[in-house]
Amino acid sequence: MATTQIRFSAADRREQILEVATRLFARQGYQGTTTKQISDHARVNEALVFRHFPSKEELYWAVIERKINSACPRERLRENLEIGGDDLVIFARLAAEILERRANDQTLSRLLLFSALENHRLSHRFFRTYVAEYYDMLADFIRRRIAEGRFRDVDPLLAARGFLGMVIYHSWVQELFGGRRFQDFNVQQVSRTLAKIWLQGMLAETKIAPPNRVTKSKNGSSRNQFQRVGHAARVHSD
Amino acid sequence: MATTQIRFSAADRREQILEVATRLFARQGYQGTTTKQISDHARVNEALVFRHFPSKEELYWAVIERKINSACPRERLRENLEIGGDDLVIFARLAAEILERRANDQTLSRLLLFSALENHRLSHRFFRTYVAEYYDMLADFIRRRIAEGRFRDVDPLLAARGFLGMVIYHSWVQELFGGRRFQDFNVQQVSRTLAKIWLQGMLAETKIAPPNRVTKSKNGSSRNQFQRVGHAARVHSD
DNA sequence: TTACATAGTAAGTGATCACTTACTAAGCGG
DNA sequence: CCGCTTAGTAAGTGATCACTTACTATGTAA
Repeated sequence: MATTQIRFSAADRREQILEVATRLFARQGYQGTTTKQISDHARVNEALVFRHFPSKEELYWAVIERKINSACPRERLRENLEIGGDDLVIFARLAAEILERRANDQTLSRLLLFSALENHRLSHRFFRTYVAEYYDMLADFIRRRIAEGRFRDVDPLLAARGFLGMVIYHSWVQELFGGRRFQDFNVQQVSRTLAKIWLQGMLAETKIAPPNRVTKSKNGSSRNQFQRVGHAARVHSD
Repeated sequence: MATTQIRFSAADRREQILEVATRLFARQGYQGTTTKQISDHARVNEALVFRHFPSKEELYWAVIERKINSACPRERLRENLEIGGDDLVIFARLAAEILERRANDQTLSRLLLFSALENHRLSHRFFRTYVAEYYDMLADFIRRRIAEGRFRDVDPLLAARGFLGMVIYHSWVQELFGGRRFQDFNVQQVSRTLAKIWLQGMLAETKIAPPNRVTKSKNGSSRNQFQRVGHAARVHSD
């Protein structure tokens, strides 16, 4: 009776619904989340959800749009690369940032994975704005190192994906399957170790290393194997 | 009606339903797949599905069980490690096998991902039998190499995850977001490149490099940024 | 206090969900 | 041919899905 009912402004309510929906979509996926669940968690009538968003799918899109805009990984990557320092420090810092961010907020990666799995069509834009440009940027950095002769001559995009694969896959395994089995992994230690492995693997073996030659005397057949893998690795533009 | 109606045996029908369900669950997830869809694709009445499987969830479990039993990655890994050869050959072959298997059959990885995302509880067993033991086996191999002094002294499980991360993440990006954009990545080249990066990153930098000789004796100066990491003196620290 | 725009709700809509009941029809040994 | 098991179906069940309609409650400007 005396419950002081608070009326949200439309903008506030919309934001609250978005927050709730983000949590639920990330946890259960699009198909696994009902609009009733969302309205219940937001403590409003289900109809109110449809006043703010014309359909469940539009709400889903708004959730994804909001996530994309809130965290801009490219800016962070750019800063990270521009701070500079030893390459090992750069890549370890990069890895640590990814691992920490994901440890603190699993919603983004879960949203991304769910959208990719559930609906190929919907996920493309998400991927493009969120992942592809990140790759391109890191690949550019690697390409410069290769041009300087400090990195071996491998496909920069593939190398970038290799590095991010180590890190992101690790965090995925942690959050998807991990539980307590792997919990004793320390972020700093993991990022340093992975960065070290990858970086040592990328370093040119000699100062004057001819790009396409690999000093590997044992087996002649493995010559020439590391030339660039298909130029083509352009990431976007359908 | 001259339609020669074929009556399946119970076992055959069960198997057919399992096949259809596997495809659909892998494509759309558990929540995204309806029992009506399954029965339609199997061209039977929906009730027949429930004659063979008591519930949708039981059917889902049977699908996963069947997938686990059909492909046993651990056996392949064991064979792969036992065939031997140069380490680079071993790891490149490992990577190639993973990439090829996934390119040919996305259902397993999609089932695994979906189950991990949709239902944490259900996925643990899937993960344990399918992924965890694979890790342990590869980690054991790496541990031996470390003991021999051929690999640097890093956490073997983390190193294993790093390698598989490169490879599996690559294939995930391919199949989840890639579409036709990345098709020009050649499996052989990708696997060799990634294996080479990882392996060079793992190799101990001692000059007494035994049987598997990837000697980089020419010039050590490009390694100065690594000084804290990989020297032979550090072999038994941790 | 009234007027009004709007935040919020109660109670639906038909469609579809997982699942069941009651039945028919095919095969097969005799 | 019969008798019996069993593959397969028609037609439901209540619950829940996304979404709507018609209404009430509330803050605010006059």
